[in-house]
Amino acid sequence: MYLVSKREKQRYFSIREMSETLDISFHFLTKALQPLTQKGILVSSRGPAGGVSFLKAPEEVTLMEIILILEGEDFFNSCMLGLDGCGLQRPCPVHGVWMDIKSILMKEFSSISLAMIGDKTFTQHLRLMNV
Amino acid sequence: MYLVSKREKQRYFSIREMSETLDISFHFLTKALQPLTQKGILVSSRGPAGGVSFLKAPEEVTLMEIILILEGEDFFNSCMLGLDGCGLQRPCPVHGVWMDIKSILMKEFSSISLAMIGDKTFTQHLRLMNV
DNA sequence: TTTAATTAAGACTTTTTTATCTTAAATAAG
DNA sequence: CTTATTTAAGATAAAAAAGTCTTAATTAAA
Ligand code: FES
Ligand code: FES
Repeated sequence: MYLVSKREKQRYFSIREMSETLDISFHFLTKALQPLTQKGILVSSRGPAGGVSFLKAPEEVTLMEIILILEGEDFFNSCMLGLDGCGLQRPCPVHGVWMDIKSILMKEFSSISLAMIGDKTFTQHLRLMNV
Repeated sequence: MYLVSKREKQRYFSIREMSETLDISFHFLTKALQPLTQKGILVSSRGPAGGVSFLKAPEEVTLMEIILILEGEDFFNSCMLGLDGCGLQRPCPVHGVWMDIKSILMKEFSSISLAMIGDKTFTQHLRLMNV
């Protein structure tokens, strides 16, 4: 959301500055952003005037993508009870329930872009931190 | 599900036996069942011929109840981003999304009883374990 | 070309969660 | 009443996750 608000293309935003603005540990934030960079959502640059910036336009990045990157690509493929393998071959008792809910969740998360949330965040002054 | 299958009322089922049937550590299973007993879903008896049994009929126990007991009573009241307090006073960027999804999840989980799942489990031979 | 600034990567530490073990309490049967 | 059996509760241990720190690599600017 912080980055979405900085709608300038073609420039990097310092993680240090972001961490101070959001009151998040610098090292923690750096680690948190790494998978997004690795998966091509962001692009980073080291050295002076370095930082991170969107590679994909936030209009094109869905919540679904972010969830899969942060929670693991098979977040929606695993058994709700934690059993090995989730599928019709050997369904567990809640498999049907989970499939129903899963499709709703995936549809919802896939329909929302970072830009959509970002816009709302800044027009409605939604909070990004506790204090 | 194991207990639901034992549709005899008025009798206790040994946790030891259950743990062997399901190939779950006895101590682990005992601990897992304790909150259900404490919250009045099950009733237990110590001593010879002791064990656990349903106190509430499985027809009257919803998945929602089980989730709240096992995951904590405010599982559906906390902020999706982990911020302190979730509510309209100080909503976070995904608050709206979360409220929408939450109501769907709660409705779904509240509409399903243990008996419903249990019946399906045993008519369709659904699995309760990995091997 | 050197230096300062900045992220990346991996090691390390701390915290939290999960699992196990030990002891206590309860109950039925002999 | 005593003993064997069984769950409860709490302590301990192990594993996993989260967070921090150190060092390396990259880059722009002087
Ligand atoms: S097998 Fe358990 S949710 Fe699919
Ligand atoms: S404030 Fe974050 S989900 Fe409600």
